[in-house]
Amino acid sequence: MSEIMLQQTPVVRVLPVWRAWLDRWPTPAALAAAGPADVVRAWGRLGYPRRALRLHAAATRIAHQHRNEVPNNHAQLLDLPGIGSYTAAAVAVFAFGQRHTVVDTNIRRVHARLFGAKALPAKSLTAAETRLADRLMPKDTELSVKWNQSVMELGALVCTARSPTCHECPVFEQCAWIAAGRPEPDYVPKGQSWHGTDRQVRGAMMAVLRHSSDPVPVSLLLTDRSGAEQLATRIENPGRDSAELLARLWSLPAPPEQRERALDGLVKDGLASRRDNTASLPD
DNA sequence: AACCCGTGGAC
DNA sequence: TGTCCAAGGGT
Repeated sequence: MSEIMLQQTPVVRVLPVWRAWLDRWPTPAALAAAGPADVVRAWGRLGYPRRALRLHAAATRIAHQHRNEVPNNHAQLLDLPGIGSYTAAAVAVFAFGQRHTVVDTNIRRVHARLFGAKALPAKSLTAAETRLADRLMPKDTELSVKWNQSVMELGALVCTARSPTCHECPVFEQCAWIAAGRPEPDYVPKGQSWHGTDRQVRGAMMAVLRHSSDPVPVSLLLTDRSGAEQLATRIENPGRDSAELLARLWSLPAPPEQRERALDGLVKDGLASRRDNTASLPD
């Protein structure tokens, strides 16, 4: 549960939600018994809400096909929805104490600097990076678990993406990147655009749907600020928060086609259901 | 390989 | 203010 929540979301934001989920759904079967709408609402603003659906789907599979116990087998973990190479290894290693090669963004960055003399790892995970991580890992199982944890922590706390604190790095003396004079990155990372994107529209729509207990007229989701006034009378009991969330959605600089596309995308991803000219969280 | 998918804190 | 980026996965 925590590993899926931690995919691209910082620990400090995951912690309170994770605790609440454990309290509310202590077992895979308990989570499986919940409806996707409740799951998406409980996900709140962790971001990438499709992860909530995948976690729910994984819990369902675990409940029904694995006797309500999280498999301790790497291949079986990898087969679950929302669990890729990193998460499967992380669970096998950190939950079950097994020896597997863990390669996350922190480990990739540490290795890129320490051994590659690069400021940043490759744009996407390469086979060479996995081979290197595998080769560096201690043979002893217990030690390999600590190794994976340690390298990850080093990247998360010291060898950070921006302004690493090299003066407190335990392997400063052996760092190839330091030896090379801390050269700049050889490429410019493609920043995740946000303003004006479908994602921004989807996010605003999801905020409205999460907050609304009743189906939302599609026209309210698809209109913009110019059309909002004539529709305002259709909001029967908007509530203060709903009105604010709708206002935020309407104020986005998104043309009608983009709003349609965003809603269709949500439906396609199973994050929203649409019928009778209304939209709501998935059934 | 390249691209898509949310959200908010730090700088 | 705007940019960066975070314990990735799926297509």
